[in-house]
Amino acid sequence: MLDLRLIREQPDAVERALADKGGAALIREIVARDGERRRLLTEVEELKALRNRASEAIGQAKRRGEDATAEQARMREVGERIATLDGEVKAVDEAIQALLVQVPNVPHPSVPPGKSDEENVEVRRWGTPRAFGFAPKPHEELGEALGLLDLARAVKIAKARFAVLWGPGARLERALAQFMLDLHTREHGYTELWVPHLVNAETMLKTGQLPKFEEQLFKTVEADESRTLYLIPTAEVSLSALHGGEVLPERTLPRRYTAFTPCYRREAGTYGKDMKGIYRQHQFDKVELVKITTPEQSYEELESMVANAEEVLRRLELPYRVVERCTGDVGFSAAKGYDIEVWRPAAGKYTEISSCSNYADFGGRRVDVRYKPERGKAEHCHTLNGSGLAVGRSLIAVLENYQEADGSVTIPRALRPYMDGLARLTRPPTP
RNA sequence: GGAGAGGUGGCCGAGUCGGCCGAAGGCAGCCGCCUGCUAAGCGGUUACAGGGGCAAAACCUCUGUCCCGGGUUCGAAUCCCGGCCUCUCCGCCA
Repeated sequence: MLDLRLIREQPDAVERALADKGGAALIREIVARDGERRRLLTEVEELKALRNRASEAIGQAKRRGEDATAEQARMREVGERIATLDGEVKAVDEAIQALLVQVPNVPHPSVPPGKSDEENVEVRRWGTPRAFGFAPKPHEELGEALGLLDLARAVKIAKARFAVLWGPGARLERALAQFMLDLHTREHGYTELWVPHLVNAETMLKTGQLPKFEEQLFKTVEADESRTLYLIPTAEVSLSALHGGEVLPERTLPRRYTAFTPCYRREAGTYGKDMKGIYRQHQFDKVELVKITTPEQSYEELESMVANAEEVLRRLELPYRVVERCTGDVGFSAAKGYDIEVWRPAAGKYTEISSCSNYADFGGRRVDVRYKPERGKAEHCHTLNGSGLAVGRSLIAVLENYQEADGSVTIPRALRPYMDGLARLTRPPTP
């Protein structure tokens, strides 16, 4: 969430910045509520000061053996007034909080203006889409023909939007994940973490998943509802909540974390969309990247994070492009963000395979992660996250870009060490 | 699942017939002095958040915070109720 002080001191600037993103309408009300809160605080705190002084005096009088019943009665009334005002302060606090969590992050000045994803800006392209001497097939056809992908049985044991991978298909999924983790930990300076896949409601609140995206989350059913656990929709949830409430020494920043986890999403409201293949699934694997930085570091760390994700595609020799999101399309929590889109020959277009964002202090404030400079007061960290990459979508890209005329698929060179040297996936012999 | 113990400042740890406790003492850190050498001594100092004063910083002042929430009271770290968490033992278990 945004800093209440920023809204209080520069409401007009915040409103302007949110023009494309939405949420500007909330600013005026927050300012009004904030004024109300401070009036109440002044009043109640003066009464508390009065009560504290009087109680002190009553104590002394009693020790001297004097009667203080009159003063006690007077303070009882003051106490009642305080209780009333405390209740009002609490109510206003909650109202402000409820408004504040609805306000999106302010885009960085460098973000290109625009209303929707149509105005996103292509930043660069890498690689040249291969010229096929035949009509390239979509991954689901290739996968099923090669006996790697079994959607029918996944539907039988679960439901639509689930998949079963067989033999070399399952191995390829694991190879991709391990290749990515090795790259990020060995060459890009990330520390690998293994984290809970089920987290509590507080974690979901602090990472902005609740209440807004409740309908997108799978959750457990508990006799005591307050103990409900939620399946993570991304490892970002676990990784970014990790240091909640902590103050990190500045010299330990930036922190660079990566984790491989499954991700679970209900995909409510996407009926009929991307139903073919495994592009949009209820369960998919992802190697996530998260950084915690100082405010000075965060924008260059965003650039390097994007480069880290790109490097996966370069080593896999998959053509891609990088797109910067415009002010109207940059995520709710993000100050700036890029999407990486990989080439899909069958579809003849680039589709999203990674998204990297700088949440700036917005995320650090929400989960309450701060850092302590050598000199000076603790401040909220900047947090960043990105996919490095979505594994299932990487599998799609490999199958589609590396397919041959006979329906076989070449294994990218970078993955062969993870596939026991296997160079090619071929049609299994007919039984 | 059963039984018991406990949650106090960066750490350890006092504090339970309610007030003089934001909290003794120790450790650690910082500043200074002294001394002199593989370290000690002396003095001072060191929490966080919010409000007000101030253009702002410094600073001053007020409020809150001794796991969380509620209650009793003029007043609660201290009493009462509820919750959360941690630890130990038993049972079960990959």
